[in-house]
Amino acid sequence: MSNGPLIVQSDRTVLLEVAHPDAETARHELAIFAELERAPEHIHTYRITRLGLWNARAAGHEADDMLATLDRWSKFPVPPSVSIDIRESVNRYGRLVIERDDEGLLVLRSTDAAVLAEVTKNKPIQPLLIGHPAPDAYVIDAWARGAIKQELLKIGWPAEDLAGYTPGTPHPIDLVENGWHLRPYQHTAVSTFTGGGSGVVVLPCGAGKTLVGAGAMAETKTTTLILVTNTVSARQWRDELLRRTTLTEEEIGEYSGQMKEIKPVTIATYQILTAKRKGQYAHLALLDALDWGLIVYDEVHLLPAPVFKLTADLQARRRLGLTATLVREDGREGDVFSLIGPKRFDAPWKEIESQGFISPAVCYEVRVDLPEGDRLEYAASADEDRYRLAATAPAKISVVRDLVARHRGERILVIGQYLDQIDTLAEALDAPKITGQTPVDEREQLYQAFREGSIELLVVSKVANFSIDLPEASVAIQVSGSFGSRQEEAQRLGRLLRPKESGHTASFYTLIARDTVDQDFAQNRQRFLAEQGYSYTILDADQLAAA
DNA sequence: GAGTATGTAA
DNA sequence: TCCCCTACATACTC
Repeated sequence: MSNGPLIVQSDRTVLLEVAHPDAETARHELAIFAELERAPEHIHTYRITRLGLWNARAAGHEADDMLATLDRWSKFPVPPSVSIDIRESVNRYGRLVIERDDEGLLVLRSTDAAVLAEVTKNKPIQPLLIGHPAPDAYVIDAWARGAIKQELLKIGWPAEDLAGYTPGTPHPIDLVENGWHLRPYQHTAVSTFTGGGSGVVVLPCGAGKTLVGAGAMAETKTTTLILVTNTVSARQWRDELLRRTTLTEEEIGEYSGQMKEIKPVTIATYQILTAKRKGQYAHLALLDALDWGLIVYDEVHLLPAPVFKLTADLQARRRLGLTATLVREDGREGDVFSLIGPKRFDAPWKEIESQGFISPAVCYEVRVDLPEGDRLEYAASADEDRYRLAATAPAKISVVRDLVARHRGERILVIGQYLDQIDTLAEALDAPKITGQTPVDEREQLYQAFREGSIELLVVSKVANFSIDLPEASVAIQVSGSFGSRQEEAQRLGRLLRPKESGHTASFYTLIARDTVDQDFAQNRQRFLAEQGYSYTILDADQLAAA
């Protein structure tokens, strides 16, 4: 404790001085248990939340480690109230345990009689308990394993679930490591997951989440249901599994709108699980179609709310969540924690980057002025028109032109959200464009040409968010985004983070109209990136033109 | 059936 | 606040 980069405040927020020489090291240690809340230029704000502490605890970090981090990097003494609070919160995890008794019944057990008395008195929890065979144990209704974990988390006493899992139907699966191997961090992720049985692995885009899934499958060797966000991702999983494991085409099925195959390894979309007919979930049978021993949730931060409900009933099956971020826009992180499982592994992006597995990226925010006439119109506009006016500021076109010129020779993506803006840009830059209206085969052709390099500049709409990988892109220019969704930001940056042969540093530009809602939304977006250790540099459009 | 067009949900 | 995109279901054509 002396002149460190952190200030720990008694309201459980932690300020990080970005320019401090130890800032990056401190940030990595802090990010284990604190969440980034605001990331303006000089001082970043982290918040220590219970959920963050419990996730850290479940990943094997002790309260002493966390307190040591704060003490080591703090400029002033850590307020005693915060230290005490952290210790108490961390120690709340694991005080309650869900396990099987000798007869195979599901029981809630605690050596702490007071805690047990408190939680079992709770209104929503009481009806889930159907017996009290011993002073330290209550029998839980067999179907309520998920529900009780949700309720316990809500009242601040998360239970550690040690009740085990159904083995599922065994199925031989092995990795085929010919000429490649799981990377060390992937190995660690797989083994911590299989040790814990259920939980979430957090890895940045491009760090090989699919291989962690494949590794987990090769460890558990059982029939597996893989849930993904869209059909493109389903195909990618399928191809990757065929390439990296002993699984053959006959053993991998796709269960989607187009195909309804059920095989020992089945890949399904979230959408099909949530599809309803006559008010009933139409494809629930999929969840019991085979005796799944493992369920993989790809992009668990995008899990639709109804799937949580279904997952509450699947607590006896092993669950692996994969994601680049645990942050959800809807605040259901707690459901991920109690229903999928706690975080088992988390690799900071910067660390993987420094090991050379994904290429480094630099982020810039470029501020442009609205023209005088538009400023008046902006001021007079209703809120709903303002965003569009700011996002489509004409000055952005010349900035894009400058940036494109500056990165000549690299593969460049220009990303926008409004179709007419995309039309204008494509025309101004004389570049091909891809929108939702572009027919699928034309899209494929353009993507292919971009990958091969015969096209170096592509203007795209939101299609690019969820569709195919464009690993060759090393520059992205975001002209307009939507309402500051961090997910979207992550997706877009993820496009640039694949390891590249060229060794180019990837650049990510966000164009912002000064003094508008545009700027407010942008701040929200930055947050996510700063959390992963990226710095945002703010540039002025005029400076840029001069440089 | 396979392929296409249209509507709906999130 | 709306815009954009995707996936699914259904109805229709050949």
